[in-house]
Amino acid sequence: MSKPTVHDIAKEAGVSLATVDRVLNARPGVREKTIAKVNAAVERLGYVRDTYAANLARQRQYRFVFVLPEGPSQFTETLKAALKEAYASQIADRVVLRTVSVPANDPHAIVRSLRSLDTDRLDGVAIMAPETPQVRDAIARLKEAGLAVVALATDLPNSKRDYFIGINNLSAGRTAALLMGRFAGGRGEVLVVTNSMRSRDSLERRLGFDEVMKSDFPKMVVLPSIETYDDPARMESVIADVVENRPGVVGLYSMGLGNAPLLDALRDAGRAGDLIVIAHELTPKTREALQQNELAAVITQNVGHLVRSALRVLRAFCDSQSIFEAQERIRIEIVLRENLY
Amino acid sequence: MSKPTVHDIAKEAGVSLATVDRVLNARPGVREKTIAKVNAAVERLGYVRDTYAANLARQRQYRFVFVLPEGPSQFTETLKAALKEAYASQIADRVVLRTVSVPANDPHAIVRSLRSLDTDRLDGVAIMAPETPQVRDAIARLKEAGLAVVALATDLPNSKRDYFIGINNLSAGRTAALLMGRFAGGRGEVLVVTNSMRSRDSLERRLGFDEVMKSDFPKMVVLPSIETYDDPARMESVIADVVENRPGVVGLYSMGLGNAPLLDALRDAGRAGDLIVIAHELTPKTREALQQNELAAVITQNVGHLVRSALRVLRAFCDSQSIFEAQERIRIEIVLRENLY
DNA sequence: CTAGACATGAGGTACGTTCCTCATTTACCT
DNA sequence: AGGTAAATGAGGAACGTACCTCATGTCTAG
Repeated sequence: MSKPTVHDIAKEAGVSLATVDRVLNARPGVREKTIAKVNAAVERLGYVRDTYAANLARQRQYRFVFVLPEGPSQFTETLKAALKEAYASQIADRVVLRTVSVPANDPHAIVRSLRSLDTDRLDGVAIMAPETPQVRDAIARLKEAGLAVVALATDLPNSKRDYFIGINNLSAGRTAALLMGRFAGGRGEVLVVTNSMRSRDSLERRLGFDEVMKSDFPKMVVLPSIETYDDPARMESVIADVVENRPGVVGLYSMGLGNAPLLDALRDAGRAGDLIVIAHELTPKTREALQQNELAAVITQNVGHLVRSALRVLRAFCDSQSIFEAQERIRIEIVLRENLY
Repeated sequence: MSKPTVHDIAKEAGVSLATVDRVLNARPGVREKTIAKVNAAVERLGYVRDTYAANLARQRQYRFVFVLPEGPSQFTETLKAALKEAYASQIADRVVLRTVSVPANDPHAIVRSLRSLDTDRLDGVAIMAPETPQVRDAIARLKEAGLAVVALATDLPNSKRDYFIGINNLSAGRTAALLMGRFAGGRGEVLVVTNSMRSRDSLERRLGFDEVMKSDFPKMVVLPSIETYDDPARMESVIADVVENRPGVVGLYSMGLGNAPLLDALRDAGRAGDLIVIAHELTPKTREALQQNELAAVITQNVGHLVRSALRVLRAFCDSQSIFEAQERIRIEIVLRENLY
């Protein structure tokens, strides 16, 4: 009653083990008719290849590199932790992992890093970096060398990357708007802050945010995006301005990084818990702010999923297997005080 | 540079393969000193046992049964689909699965089913059933037979089950209340419907809902739970009553099954999209209702996770390994029109 | 000093699959 | 019919681990 093996298939199809092997691994030199016989037997017995035994025999190794932005961003930290965790578990079966840190905002350094990868000793690369022409070229080079390449968390849509692992930022922005509109009762002004509108992520989130605001909450006013350039002082002054000169502002949408200074500034201004604040990425900081009612909602993606999905997808591309889209779709998670896990 | 094997350990420790094997598998007949030598070598080389090769050699099989409520509930259907999918993928490595359907509301039938399981040919059971003394006894019997037992989706806290895989329904109710309160702007009456308050899930959700309503939205009025006993006609009359006699009702919280008749009734009464309706479980029906703005939010759990987690946990208990709690915690997901995946 | 218990070594087979070689059969072309 | 290429069969080694047997080495108690 146990699982059928290749031997069972051979018997069932009335052919030899060698032929079954040839068919299963799409090796040449088998007649159509024989292929059909074997496939019929596979079908009849419900044979499923034991991938682990197969990889064992094949001595398969997947050598992957994760190229991540350096610097002590909380998102990157959790990502690295998730990577370490996945590596320790059976998910990273036969995977040899390495991470490379690159300065987030230096395209040349990123490209230098990508170029320095030894493509002969590598099977796949996961990249989290802003898209520039140079990065696109570097990715094209990796693809030419036959590597699997996925974009991680932030997409590189115009590059030759095989796949994007991350959330749809347009939808994320739309989700934020829907929450904001409903929480605010469809009235009032909303301030949008980000560290930089030059990032594709921020642009897309803003676009989605505006779409839903316009269609679902036409009475609300969305103010122009304010960029803080990772500068706490600037954040402080933005908040101060809102508190003093903008009594109509009911909500605040933080599209990018820099939630810590935002929350600090709000607390200093005595407006924490007063404005409806929606931010991205669940971190220790935002988690605490949710608990304190200083954040109304956090929109996030599960970093563990992100990493596991990247590993699965890279593997699938290495084996030129198809991927199960539904499983790899990273969900846009809404976190409130009560479902903080 | 590749991963060290048992052979490497043997060489490094200066002992034979047999001794390494004895140490790694905690077999008797090895001196403390030798054990220490081997462990030191393991440490030094960073050896990690290849569990797949090990399971292959060991001919390990995990024979699990999923006991699920019968009947064409959409939740059960998606659960079965997820099971089938997990079975086809590598997640169910060396797992032999069977599902058993039992009448959801017949404790005797459930117990009969559990008693008829051949405990000699079984390693673990996942059960989704309401808790009764008889069910508790049946579970105790399974545990005595040495099986791993997990409660699935609905907990059996007073039984001897090893683990519960599912969401915390108190938190789910609290989350619903927070959403409801914020969407409604903290004012108005809320109707709570469920098919039956006899289920623990409904009770807990209601409890959580009331807690947050009282603490965070004291001006809102939560009406007594209405039970519809899976009766569409009764649902119809409840909705009709609200529409005609309860102008103060702004929101509706559907705690249990039966979303389809609820939505139909609302549509018939011309109130779809008018009331703030929050329901549980993402199904094709609720998905469509979200898109149509007939549902404000759906609180759900990812059934794929549920199944995969159950498999992992059952396996861990069979091998008396520890489980990684964080990975097994099933998240309370909030789904709006815009993050419908 | 030696019997007996205990500790260790050596070597084999197996798991399901891949991949290799070499021999044999089959089909097709002239 | 013969020649040739293509298709198939038979068998074995290997991957990393488990588990078995049998032989040998070492220690300790009497």
